[in-house]
Amino acid sequence: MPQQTKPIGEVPTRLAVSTVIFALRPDRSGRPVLWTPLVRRTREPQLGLWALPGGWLPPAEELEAAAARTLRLTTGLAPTYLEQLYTFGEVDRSPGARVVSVVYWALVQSDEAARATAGPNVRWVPADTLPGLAFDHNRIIEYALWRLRTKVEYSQIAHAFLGETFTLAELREVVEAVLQRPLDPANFRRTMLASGRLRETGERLAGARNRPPKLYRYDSTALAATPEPTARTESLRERPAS
Amino acid sequence: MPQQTKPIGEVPTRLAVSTVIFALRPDRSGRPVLWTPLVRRTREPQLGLWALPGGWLPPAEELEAAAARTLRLTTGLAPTYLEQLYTFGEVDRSPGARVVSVVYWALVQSDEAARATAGPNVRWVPADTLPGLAFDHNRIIEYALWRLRTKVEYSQIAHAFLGETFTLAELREVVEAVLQRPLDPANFRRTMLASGRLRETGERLAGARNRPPKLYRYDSTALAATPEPTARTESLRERPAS
DNA sequence: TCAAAAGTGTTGTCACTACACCCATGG
DNA sequence: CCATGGGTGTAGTGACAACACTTTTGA
Repeated sequence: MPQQTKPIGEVPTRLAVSTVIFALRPDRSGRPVLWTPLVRRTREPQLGLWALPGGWLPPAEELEAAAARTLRLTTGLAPTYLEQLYTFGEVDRSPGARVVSVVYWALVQSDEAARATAGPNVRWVPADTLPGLAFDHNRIIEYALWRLRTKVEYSQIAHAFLGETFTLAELREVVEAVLQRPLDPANFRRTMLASGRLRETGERLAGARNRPPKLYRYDSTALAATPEPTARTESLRERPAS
Repeated sequence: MPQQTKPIGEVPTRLAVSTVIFALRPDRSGRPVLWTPLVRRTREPQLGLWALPGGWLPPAEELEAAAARTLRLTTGLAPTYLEQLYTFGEVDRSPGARVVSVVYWALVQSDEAARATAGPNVRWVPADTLPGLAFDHNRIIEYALWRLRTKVEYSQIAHAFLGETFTLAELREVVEAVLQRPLDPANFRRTMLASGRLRETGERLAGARNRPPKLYRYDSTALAATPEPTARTESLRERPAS
């Protein structure tokens, strides 16, 4: 907020919004792993390198809306989870200009991600084996990955990778893919149910040659211990992807 | 990062850095409570209202350095803890212009805060009973308070309010003041020592009419479980305040 | 009837709480 | 010698890990 006023220089600091997007996709062995979409830079600096989707902040657009828009432009998807990650502003992070980037991170549904747009300038890569990216974007994605993994441990965000309803095995498979470690099905079940945020739909998922598991739905209205003040409680799901 | 390029409008978005500063000061009953310094706005908009210390981001200054500088300008102090809080950028948060504020939060030593500069345009207020502030600064301080309180529960930051060495009773008094709830001295002692981040100095604090307690020093080099990737491990203490 | 996964029971460990109790010092 | 905090011992509780076990389905 304006406390001391300085004239804006000829080369002002510019403000960008970027988004780290995560989805689960099966690797060659069929097990789901984290993937993230990148865009190819079509102008200097760093022309031709792969980078995070993003762009300059339009003066009349909210930060989160800008993040959701670039996400939609690059993937054709609407996020099921979207949260501010961090603001990166090192003086020398972009050659030639001072760029401050407000970075968001997002989760999108895995089945939607499968039919996401891809083209010569959009490429999905495994989040754990990144190529060399433009600017400081490797570091940013690594930080977002760390945040996703720590948050999955204490929070209920794994459901954002799934559809409206899901079985506990599906949910566990998601968490295992994010944490890269197997979990005890019995204990996972109890921990999830004890959280009070899952509601039975009354349905079961038949068809497999085993006992049909119950289908659950995530209940965002259930009492949270202490939600973060910056978190929205409304679902992002209902937004039209238009 | 430049992905799509838009011409900078006549009224560009401006980037500010603000800092929420916390120190412990005794209230009238002598018990320490959280205080935060505010500055009076000397120009429109919101002229005359109290606001967070901050200012426009100089093009050649790091975000964190800008936060430390405004902190030094308003309090004359160097922070013992400084961390990015959040970036607030709602389109309508500042009347007349689009202002995006990267907000930091800081802790300063309580005894230094006692002799901090204050004047007609700088005022310290109890952090829990704020007056009506300019812009969205009430909300920002409340979020910083929430972050301080949650972080004190799982992290070792309380020592940042104290000097180089301290007793466990002093440290506990700090945590009690932040959390606004008494703690069991025996359990607090064990939890702190089990963290592995306190080192005995070998000294004791004599003079009181009780058994002299040991003095401890915070050890930032001790193995942390998993430090946040954005956190610096070096101490902020050593920096000259000049 | 069998493979496979759903779902339940049981035990051990560990962190944390509550609180009784002993220790060392200055007055 | 006693008030005052420093510091230790110990039992209870609740969350979680490990793993044996029963249940229910499709083939």
